[in-house]
Amino acid sequence: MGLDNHEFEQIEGLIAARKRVKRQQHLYHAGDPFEAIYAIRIGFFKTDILTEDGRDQVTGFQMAGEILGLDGISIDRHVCNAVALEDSDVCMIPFDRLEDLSRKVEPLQRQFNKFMSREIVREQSIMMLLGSMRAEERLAAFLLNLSQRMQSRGYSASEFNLRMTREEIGSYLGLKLETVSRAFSKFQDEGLLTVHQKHIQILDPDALRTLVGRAHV
Amino acid sequence: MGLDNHEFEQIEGLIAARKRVKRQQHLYHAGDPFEAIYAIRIGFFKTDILTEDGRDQVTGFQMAGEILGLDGISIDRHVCNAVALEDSDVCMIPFDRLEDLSRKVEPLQRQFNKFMSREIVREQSIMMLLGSMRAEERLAAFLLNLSQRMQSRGYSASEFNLRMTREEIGSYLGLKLETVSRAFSKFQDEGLLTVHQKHIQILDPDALRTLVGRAHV
DNA sequence: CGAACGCTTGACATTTGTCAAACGGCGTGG
DNA sequence: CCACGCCGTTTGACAAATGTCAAGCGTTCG
Repeated sequence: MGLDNHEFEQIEGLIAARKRVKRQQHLYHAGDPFEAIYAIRIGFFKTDILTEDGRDQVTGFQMAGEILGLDGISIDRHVCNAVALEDSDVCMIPFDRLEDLSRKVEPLQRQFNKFMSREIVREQSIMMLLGSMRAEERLAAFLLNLSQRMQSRGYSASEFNLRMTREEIGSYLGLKLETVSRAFSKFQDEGLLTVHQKHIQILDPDALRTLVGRAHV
Repeated sequence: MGLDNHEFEQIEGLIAARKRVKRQQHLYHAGDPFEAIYAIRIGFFKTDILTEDGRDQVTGFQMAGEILGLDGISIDRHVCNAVALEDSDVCMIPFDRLEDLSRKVEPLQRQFNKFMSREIVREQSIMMLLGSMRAEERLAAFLLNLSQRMQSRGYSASEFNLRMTREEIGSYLGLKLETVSRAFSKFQDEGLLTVHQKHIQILDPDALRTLVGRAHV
């Protein structure tokens, strides 16, 4: 990334603080003062928002290598809750120090801006999913996305364990848990995948891709 | 904002380039190389994404004082189309110069980071809307949001003209234009507002707020 | 002045949600 | 170690919400 040794050491220092979060524990709560963003070293998280009127929605799932907390910058408070779905391990990156350092180290600044923008784009694709796909298309898109992220981290793209419940998947996809369950069963009946509880094996990824891509034709 | 004169002049210089965009013209297209972000001086825009398979979705509406183009940073190309819904006037802000300057001027860096984060939060609230609200609740939320933004720009909060069609509203809200139209008619029947084509007069904002807040109780 | 476009409304189809029942795996405590 | 109970899941029957298709109307703009 075009860093000299000194710059590299500074960034190393930045990410030194580590933190363990056990399954079902919160990394932060909505409303907490925003002080740091977090890079996931090991584990799996969900972020969700719970409104006063009882509306509750999962806004994302994050796995090792991904960043948590970028939404907090806007108002100096965390906007959502971050909950570990399995025992996890994160690097805490104090935000004021990150801002300072990114004024000095241009590649860091660029990288950070790209991270923020990527988050905006990611959310746009979810808006697309929620706004224009039907239940099975949503689930297919969700599975393909998960599969691709697993693969890019060196895991199998075709076989993995879900860390979240049907209800959490449904909340994320704007569906009820029964609808998610039915879609899984339908995919299995059609031979696109096998499901045993949380264990998923994708048998026909192309069929899933067709579902997502060819919708509404 | 704690700027000295020299800093202020530099920022002035940054936003000197102006550009007019006529109604229905594109400010940029998806796929265009990303070079600048845009601050809207006068006018009204929509952003949308059109996928190969014909899926089409409005991802946002932007009015004077708001920023366009933050999604392009991620991959150095614009991800969506930006189209003027009325004759408009924007400030072009070359992004590499903005990055340079924000390394020197801390308040600018902070402000820019907040803008990015605010965009992330804005999109989260749309995910919330698309994922957990019903048609009338979505339209109510949309109108209240528009109303509030009009007001914060010095216009009437209760009476304004929509710049977009029912179809564009529907696309944004994940609904068909007929559903949007029916929801407008229902609101009018119930005395919450009056509609004449694009002209909206909100009569009972509290009732709209109740719709949004109390849903699913 | 007319044609195109956007909007409204109706009748009906489809999708998804709701409610209910039952199953199965997993963990806990006897 | 086994039994029980809980939680998450699956499935069915039915209800509600939204989409689809079609017709007709009003505006607006060329």
